[in-house]
Amino acid sequence: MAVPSGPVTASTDAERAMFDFVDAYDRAYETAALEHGLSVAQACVLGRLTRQIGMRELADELGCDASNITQIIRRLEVRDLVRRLPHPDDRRSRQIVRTPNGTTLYAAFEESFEFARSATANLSAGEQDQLVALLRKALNGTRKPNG
Amino acid sequence: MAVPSGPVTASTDAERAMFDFVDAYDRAYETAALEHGLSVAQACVLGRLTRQIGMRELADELGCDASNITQIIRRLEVRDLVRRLPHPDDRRSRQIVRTPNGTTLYAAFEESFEFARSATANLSAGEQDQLVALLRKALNGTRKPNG
DNA sequence: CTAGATGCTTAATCCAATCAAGCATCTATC
DNA sequence: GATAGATGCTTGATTGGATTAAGCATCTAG
Repeated sequence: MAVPSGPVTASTDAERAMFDFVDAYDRAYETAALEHGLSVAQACVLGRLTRQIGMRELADELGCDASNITQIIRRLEVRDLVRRLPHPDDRRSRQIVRTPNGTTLYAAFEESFEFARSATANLSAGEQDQLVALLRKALNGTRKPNG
Repeated sequence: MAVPSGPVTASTDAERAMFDFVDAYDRAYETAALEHGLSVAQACVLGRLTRQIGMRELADELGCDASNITQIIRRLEVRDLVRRLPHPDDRRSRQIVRTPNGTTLYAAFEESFEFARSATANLSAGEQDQLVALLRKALNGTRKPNG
């Protein structure tokens, strides 16, 4: 299990609650991924493939190097979860798509990752709206490392 | 940069807001760690060392294998950020402590990791209380992978 | 036609995580 | 006491993620 990313000594209740929530979210995600033989990175990449997309584009969206994507996609391809199609117009480029296997597996993963669903279900409609507003307001003005 | 752990296609506003928040939090943490030459795991471990603590205890708290801690601590020790003291009563055991260097560096890291502080500062006292209550309520009943 | 940009891959390196073994030490029991 | 098993930690091996530098093929602007 990955190590939790957050301070242990939060100075306020709010910081503590944020950390606890983030930690629970991350752990739930990792657990769900492992249940389906996926790493966190693999699950995340698989989840992005709702449409054909190039390697470069994928790397930009995920904020990491293209060579990183290369190896993640290779591992997914070996398991027949994705396929790399030639780009119709640009022979340098590949279009990545999920295979039916990949789509099925990802659906199963999402079913396992019930964290956000459960968390949402614990709140009334009004509370959900409140939470959304508060989270967005809290985010406002925080530094965004990569766009 | 690590890949974001979360679904891209969130089915509700609330899920989307949760993911955005978690993603921003994780990225801010990683960025702050990198600014001080620390990995996420290293920053996290360093943050736990507010008291003397054994390797076993550390591994349990972080929910990972003891051998994982061994190597993380070794890298921190090489940089004189932590020290491994013999346990007074049990010669198998080590007590890990931060060196003054480690304490200084971690303080600087925490200063850089302003995400939770800024996010909190964006909210009034009343809103903070609301957020804490909502986050805790949302967490209630979600599966807890490791206690 | 060519210089440079672009899309991707490969190889090398570092770190994190996990597993299986192993050593030293401790503890409970005989 | 002796010893069997538990405990604390380390080591080595393996897997995977992330980054960097280098390289190839292709595209595009001039």
